[in-house]
This record gives sequence, C-alpha cells and structure tokens, in this order.
Amino acid sequence: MDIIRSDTDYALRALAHLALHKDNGPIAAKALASAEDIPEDFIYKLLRSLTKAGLVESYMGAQGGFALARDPSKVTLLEAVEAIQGPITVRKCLLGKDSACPRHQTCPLSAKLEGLQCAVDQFMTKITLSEILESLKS
Amino acid sequence: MDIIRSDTDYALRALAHLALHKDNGPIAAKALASAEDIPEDFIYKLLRSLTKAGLVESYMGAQGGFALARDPSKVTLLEAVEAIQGPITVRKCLLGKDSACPRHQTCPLSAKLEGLQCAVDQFMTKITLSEILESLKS
DNA sequence: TCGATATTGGACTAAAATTATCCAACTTTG
DNA sequence: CAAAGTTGGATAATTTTAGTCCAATATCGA
Repeated sequence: MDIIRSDTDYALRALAHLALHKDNGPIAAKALASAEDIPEDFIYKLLRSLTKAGLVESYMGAQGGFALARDPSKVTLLEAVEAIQGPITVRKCLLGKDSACPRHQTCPLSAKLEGLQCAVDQFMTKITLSEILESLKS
Repeated sequence: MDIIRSDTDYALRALAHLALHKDNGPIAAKALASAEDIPEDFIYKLLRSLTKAGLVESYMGAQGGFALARDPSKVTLLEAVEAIQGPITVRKCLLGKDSACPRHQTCPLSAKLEGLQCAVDQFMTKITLSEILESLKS
C-alpha cells in the first residue's frame, strides 16, 4: 500500500511546477496538466483542493490560472499531502476524537504506534517544497 | 488513510493473544476470534497469511490450532504488518523493481521520500511483539 | 475405524475508496 | 459580447478492502 496516493502525487507535481514558474504569472490548469502528465479533467479537482487548503491561489477568467499562495519554502510536504488525502494516520483510533475503539485505553498497540505517527508527521513537516526543488537543480 | 489496515489490526491482536498464551498449547481459530472480537470466518484467512509468513505455526485436526512460531521478542511489527498487507511503500516508484515511473530518475520527490521510507521501516522493525505486550502489564 | 474437531484453499460477494470523466454555471479579460 | 478560464457537483469505472461460504483434508481420541 502506498502512503502517498497517486492523486496526491499529481498534486505534488503540480505544486512543483507552480513553484518553478512562480514568476511567470498564473498558469492555466490545462497547461499544467499537459506539462506534468496529469489527466486534464482531473487536475481541476486537485487544484480546487489545493486552493481550498490555501496552498494555491486561483484567478478566474481569461488569462487566469493558478499560482502558489506563498513562497515554496513555506509549503511543507505534510500540508500538501493532507490537502489532498486528508491526515495520514497510522491507525484511526490514534486520532483520539471519534476514537470509537472501545479497546483504546488498554490497547498495547496504540502506545507504540503513537511514536510512529509522530515520526511520520515530523518528517513530512520538515520537508518543504523548495527543498524538493533543490534536488532538481543538481 | 490508515497505514495499518483493519485486517492487519485484527492480525496484530491475534498475535498478541497467541504471545500471551504461548505456553498453553495451540489455540483454535474459533477461540481466538471470540476472545479478540475478530469475525470468525475472517480470522482463518488472516491466520493462514501469518502461517505462510512463518510467524505462526498451525496444527491441524482435533485439539489443533495456532501457536507463535518463535519467541515474541523475535517478531517485529514490520514482519507482522507485511505478512498481511504486503510492504508499506511511501510511493510505489520507490520500490525500484517495477519502477514503471519514467520520471523516476529525475524525480525530485523520490530523493526526499526515500528518507521517509527508511524511517518508517526502521521504526517498525524496532518494535517487537514482546515490547507491545509489555505496555499491557503496566 | 469412525466421528468429532480443526485447518486449508479457493471461490464468491458486498461495500467502500480511488481515480477519474463530464457538463452546466459563473467570472474575467480584451 | 466572445473567448479563455475556473467552480461545483453529478456520475461512472476500477480497484481495494473486508467479509462470507463451502468442500476438502488432517488429526485426535474413543
């Protein structure tokens, strides 16, 4: 199983593209799709999610398109991933909230898995969009 | 999305149960299922996977059942999880093998994600079944 | 040896999530 | 006003997950 789904992968590519061309004004979804091999009809849905999440800004109308809402160094991998596929949980019951699991309190697994949850979140928070781009240059 | 699926969760509970009662001889699937709230018809499938993976030994016939194949301290969380849901990959293209992704070589994401992959694997290898049980005692 | 107790293996199904596709409505630019 | 573009939602195809069922096989004990 993949932790990062393919729609999220598309979105990350789109973000990287926007970051690379951030000084050229908004980029139309159509152009983005063809540049990054993303199904054209699908990218609208992804871009809308990214917009809702505040990672991207949209400009309607002719000459419109999409642009990053902030500097690439301020966009974390975790944010981007969660914008598309929601929070990555090791196991739902760890979310606490609607921890419908009646075993949670005494569950020996929960204790250990919380550590993994932290590690994953921290790791993905540390990586920024600009860092991802850097490995492109070299 | 959960990294650990619910069938895997069932399997982990089953393993924990077997570990706790490892000196009482083989435990029948039926008994295991009712003790751990696992659908009875489903547990056979899980136990077979665990048996195939070499984590559990099965004893056919009357008075038969299942028992851990090794000491709980020799069973890692990663093994158990992979026995049920296969390898956990951050992203398929990282597997290298059938890395059908034509972008892999130049993909700026891959480089970063490999680190996450390592972190997850290492974390799950460090945790053993006996460690999981310890948090039960306290 | 027979019958009861178990596992084995695989076919089958139901439900949910993922991965799209399509289209009518709306907005902006020129 | 027309062209270029986004918005939002309905719908559909595919895959994965989760679960069910049953006939075949193996072993124990009387």
